[in-house]
Amino acid sequence: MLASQVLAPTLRDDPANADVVSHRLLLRAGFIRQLGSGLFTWLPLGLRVVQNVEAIVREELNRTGAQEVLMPVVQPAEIWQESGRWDAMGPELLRIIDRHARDYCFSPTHEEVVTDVLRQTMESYRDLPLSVYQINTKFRDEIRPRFGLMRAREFIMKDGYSFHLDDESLDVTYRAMHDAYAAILDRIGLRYRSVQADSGMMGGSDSEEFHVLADSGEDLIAYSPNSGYGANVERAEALSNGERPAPKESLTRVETPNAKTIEGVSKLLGIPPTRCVKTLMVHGTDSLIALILRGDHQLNEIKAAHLDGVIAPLRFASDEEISKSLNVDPGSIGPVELGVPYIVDRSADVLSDFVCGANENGFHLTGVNWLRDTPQGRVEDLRNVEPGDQSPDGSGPLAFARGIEVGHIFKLGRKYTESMNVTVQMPDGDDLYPTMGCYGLGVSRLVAAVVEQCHDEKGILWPKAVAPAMLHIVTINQQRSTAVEQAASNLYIECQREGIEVLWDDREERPGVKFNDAELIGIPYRVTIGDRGLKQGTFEFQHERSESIDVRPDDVISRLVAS
RNA sequence: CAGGGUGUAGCUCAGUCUGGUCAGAGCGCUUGCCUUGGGAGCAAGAAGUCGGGGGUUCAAAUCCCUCCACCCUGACCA
Repeated sequence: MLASQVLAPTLRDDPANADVVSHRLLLRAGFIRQLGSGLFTWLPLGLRVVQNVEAIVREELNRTGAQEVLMPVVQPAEIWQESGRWDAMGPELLRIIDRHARDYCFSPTHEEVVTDVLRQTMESYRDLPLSVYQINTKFRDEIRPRFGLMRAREFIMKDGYSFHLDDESLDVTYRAMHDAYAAILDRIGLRYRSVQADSGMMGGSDSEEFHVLADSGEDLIAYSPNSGYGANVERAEALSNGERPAPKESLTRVETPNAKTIEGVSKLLGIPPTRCVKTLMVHGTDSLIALILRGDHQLNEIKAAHLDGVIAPLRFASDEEISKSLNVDPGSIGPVELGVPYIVDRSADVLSDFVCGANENGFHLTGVNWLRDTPQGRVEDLRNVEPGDQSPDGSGPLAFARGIEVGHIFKLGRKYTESMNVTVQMPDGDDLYPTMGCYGLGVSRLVAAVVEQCHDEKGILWPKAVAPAMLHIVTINQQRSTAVEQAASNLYIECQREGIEVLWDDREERPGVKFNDAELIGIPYRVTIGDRGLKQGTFEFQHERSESIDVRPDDVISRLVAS
């Protein structure tokens, strides 16, 4: 590539409206341009990175025995109605109407289509297991696209689907996908963790997410440094903190005027929040339900929404609803003689002599004890894990990190094969609904994640595996020195012969401009060719941001090949 | 969708409160000269329906109404 010809418009200033590192640097370095909210054009350098990532993904996926296919992105409503997701997906599904007034959507994911293909082609148990994947554009009408490529509406995704006769077979492919994802991220050279996850709208049982570690990540993950345990905090199991001590205090009603928060109550009574209990009111299937947590703990809304009797997604009761059904205002609620069912978090359950609302405005109770003063209630895991918590696998305290979710693998079960009536005939003549797995990997998000993890204050530092080129040739005064021009041209041709991708900055720019752009763009190796070095018969050779060394022109290729 | 912010030249922004030499700057771009190892200098130049529409006024980038777009905080997810 010649810099004078390639469309790589670098920007001197940081673009407005791009706070996130990857968004800012990809824009500045001329890799992408933005069309609208969550809509991006990949310019030549950016597209190369995308294609490099795709090549690695293909290799590792093919290695698992998965077969590449390509499915339509515009899909008729019928198959979505069949699976039930035409309604279930809600406004995230971008719906379109064709000239005959027929309903279509721009696909956010391809379970329906792949299932439809399978039912047309699959007849016998002999056809299974089958694993297919594609790399394709997805569209999700996100409530709020943000962070540039990290949460775009239109994005590139590798999505794979597998079909099996039984759970053991699904297990084999699921593990293979897990290993393939790990291999992909290893090859790119990223720091990442795979963690247990909530399966969200996909349904199904097991699911694991792959997170690229970065402070800008949207997700918080908890992991044990001493074992393989890791989980999204949405999902990480919170243990109770120890055993419940025996009651010592007697139940006392105290006046707490104007103390409506845990902080206010604990300050007023001189009791730490860890000895208080908070009572949150949510909608249940039959009535309001109280969720009871230790004062300093955070409710995990996803865990709560999964509980029987609780409406999903979680809906908090309004102040009016609370006052109406409990005859007490929020801020003075507690489990003692509450009048509606309550669910107690494990860590609240092991408290004794605690403080809670008295269900009377302006009053709290101290010295409250389960069983003695109020029924123990149903005990569940309701809270977020936090620093200091023990890993649920008993391997010691949890550590926390922020992550960018780039991949998610699911065991789906028979949800789609049953709803869309896909069967194969078994040896005994009976029909069987295959079980299914699905495996997503966000290719364009992965590119952003690479930048989030691989950059410094000057620009991007592409890992070799995905860099838009291996070598950046920077010529000094090329337009006035035929020696420089000739030396660069020779190296450029030699690289092409060796199959080394190279970007030659042949523009008529001053050296400072070229150096700054080179650092922004972040190609791993840089060779600077100027008359100064040429007098000694050397080029300057530089890896990433390291000090440059003088090398003989003949050595450049061998160094690159060796790297 | 709720809350907050922004919209003026290709890019980054000033000007808006207090209406009237306010159509501006820097960078970039074009031409010429000069310079050539870390975003040079000089000179000349091109470039904007001031997000759109409506209104108030003798007069609107500036005040009012309305719509739109983009960004940030929350629910969603690869």
